[in-house]
Amino acid sequence: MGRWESNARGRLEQAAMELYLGHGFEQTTVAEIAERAGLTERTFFRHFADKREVLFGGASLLQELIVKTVIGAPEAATPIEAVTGALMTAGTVFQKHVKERQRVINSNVELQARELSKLATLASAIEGALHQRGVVGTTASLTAEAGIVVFKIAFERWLDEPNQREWPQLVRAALDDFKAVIVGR
Amino acid sequence: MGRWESNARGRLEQAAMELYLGHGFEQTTVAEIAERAGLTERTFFRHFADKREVLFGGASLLQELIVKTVIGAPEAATPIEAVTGALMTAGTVFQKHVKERQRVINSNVELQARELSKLATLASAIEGALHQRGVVGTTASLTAEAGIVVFKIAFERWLDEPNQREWPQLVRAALDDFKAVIVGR
DNA sequence: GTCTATAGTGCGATAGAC
DNA sequence: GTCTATCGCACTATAGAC
Repeated sequence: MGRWESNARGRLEQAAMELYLGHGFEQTTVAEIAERAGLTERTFFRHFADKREVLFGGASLLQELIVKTVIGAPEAATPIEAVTGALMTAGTVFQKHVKERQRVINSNVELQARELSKLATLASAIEGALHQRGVVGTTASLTAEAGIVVFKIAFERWLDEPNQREWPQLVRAALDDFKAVIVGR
Repeated sequence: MGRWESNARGRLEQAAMELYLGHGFEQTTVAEIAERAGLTERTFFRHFADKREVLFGGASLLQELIVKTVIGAPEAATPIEAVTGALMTAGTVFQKHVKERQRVINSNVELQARELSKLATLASAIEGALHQRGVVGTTASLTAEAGIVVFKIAFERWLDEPNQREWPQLVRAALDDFKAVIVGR
């Protein structure tokens, strides 16, 4: 454990969120975050590569779950079915403060870029999972890209119209709409 | 015009590319770029918001062309046809050093994030162009997202297998493959 | 065009867990 | 003793303010 109190990482995340929401992301300095968490700047950078990364701690959890579910999907499932099925399970790991987090991200282009970067990583991970299912050629990467778009659409709608539709239904609807659009309407 | 030589922006772009390719993006400082271009750091930042932005100068040109072509597409064209049609014309504005540029971008995650960010901006612009065509509801944004994926796939293949297929054919093939995948193989 | 704040790094010292 | 988390300090580069 740490030198004094435990869960330094959690405290840093908490402090950062509060300050980002209060003064805005750009106006918040790492020194402020560290101070509020009762730590030093140097310690902040031990836990997070940069100021932006604090907001993306849950991404790997989400990714792991999706990858596992893709791999474990029924053998009969087509690639796109396996992926969208996995996306439907992802709703279970959404955190409490998703909405506040998204407000912060949407306020800053660098953060938006980081978010897209994380989604690109997720796409690669899904592609790998599909390879493990025996999907060959470019089908894996194409399906993964399609999955990311479906996720983005469903997530956007989930934020806009909360609790009106359940997450799995939103994923299903996003896929259907996307299908309609790409076939040419 | 500058005080001595002209085309400061162009010289900065040139110098940056050479250094990014030589020492790597991260190892190159803005001071070095400015010096090589015979200018000061301050001048660099008057032309480019940051070190990354030098690599994305052509993006707005590409975007303008695509938007115009989407708006000017035949009335009978479906949204996805209008967009992919516009993407096909985009091949005409690809620069000489696309490949080197892409090598630099692929070597650095921040640059990759910036690239994704630019594509997201392009998606918004395409969405706006579709609205001008009278496309309503979520169809515009869904079609724009689909268009971006098609562009990404086609571009990736264009880099991998240069001159084997023409750009418009690559766009067409990417759309067809994408269609096949999303319908369920 | 200069001056300054902040992000982010490198390295050595120290405090505690085991 | 080893190992790891934290700190402190000095440093560079970026970016923005003046």
